[in-house]
Amino acid sequence: MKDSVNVLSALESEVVALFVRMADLLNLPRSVGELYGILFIAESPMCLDDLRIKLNISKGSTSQGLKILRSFGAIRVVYVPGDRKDFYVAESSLRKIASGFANEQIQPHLESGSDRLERIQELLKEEVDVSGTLHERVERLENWQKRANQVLPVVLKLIGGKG
Amino acid sequence: MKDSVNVLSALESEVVALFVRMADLLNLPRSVGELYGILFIAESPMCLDDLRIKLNISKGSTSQGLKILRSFGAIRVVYVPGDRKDFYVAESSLRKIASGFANEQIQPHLESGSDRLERIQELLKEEVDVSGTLHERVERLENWQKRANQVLPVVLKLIGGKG
DNA sequence: TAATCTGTTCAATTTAAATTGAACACAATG
DNA sequence: CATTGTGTTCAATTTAAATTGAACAGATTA
Repeated sequence: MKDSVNVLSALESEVVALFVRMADLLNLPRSVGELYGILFIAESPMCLDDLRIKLNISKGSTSQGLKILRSFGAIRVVYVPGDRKDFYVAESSLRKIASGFANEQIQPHLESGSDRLERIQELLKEEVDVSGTLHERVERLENWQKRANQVLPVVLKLIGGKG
Repeated sequence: MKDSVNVLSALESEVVALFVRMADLLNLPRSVGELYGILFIAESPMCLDDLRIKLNISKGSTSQGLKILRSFGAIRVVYVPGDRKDFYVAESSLRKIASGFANEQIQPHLESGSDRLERIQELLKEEVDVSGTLHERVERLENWQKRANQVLPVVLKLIGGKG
């Protein structure tokens, strides 16, 4: 197949648009949404070049985007006999995707938040705080953090019902 | 008070940094995180100019940022006798902030997602789909959407425990 | 009425992030 | 060995988003 123009079908366009919007919501590059959208609706595994041509994006973006999708398990590499290219399919288990995303993209933020909160608690000791306002605020922060940490596991449990 | 430089204390800096990071996670402009951070740790209500000077940002950004924070109830306007400026305090109820955020910033995305899914279902009818792959994929999409819609209420319930 | 105060708007600018494409590394093939 | 195929990396570029600041609108005061 040549690098010829390959217009997306109406259905493909809509699916891609759906995942592009989702990527935006999740703070991921648009190209990541495009790639996942195509793989999601694809009838068969696709390789880097298939995707690059289909979406009319650069090799660099395609490679980077696939790397991101692999990093949280949204796609899987499948072996295609007689071809040494890597072929990809969309992971179909929402549970796996969600937990991968949570572990790779959310957890680090929560952890660095914890670190920072500890530093805040240290700094609070050095403050004069006659009214107690600052203590109250930092306690509120601790409370919020505790709740935030409870959310993720529940979301995963909820999302990961069966498939 | 003049527009003189007003360096943040170490505590303030850390709190601001915490909320800047959170703003980033939530796809909000950095300035929104800064504004909320300062109001969160502030001993007393502050007006637009107080915040602008403290953070050393422009009037436009300050105005826009406060508008965004008001839009989902993360801050409240308080009346200060003898002053016709608007003064702000950080809302202290996580429940209120979270539900405001969910309603204003998340819900619209979920709704437009629903719309798009309907359109996808329509388009599917026009496709030839002997293998049934496309049907399977669109059904998966419906299933995912159903689950996504279940998540938000539970998160709000979980987060909104008491305060 | 004019002068001042407060906050908003928006075109121009700056900044940060995504994308490109050429150079590269490595493996497989002839 | 050289050549071809495949994918990655990264400096330069493009794009999108946030920020700035001047102009503006409305409200208040003199």
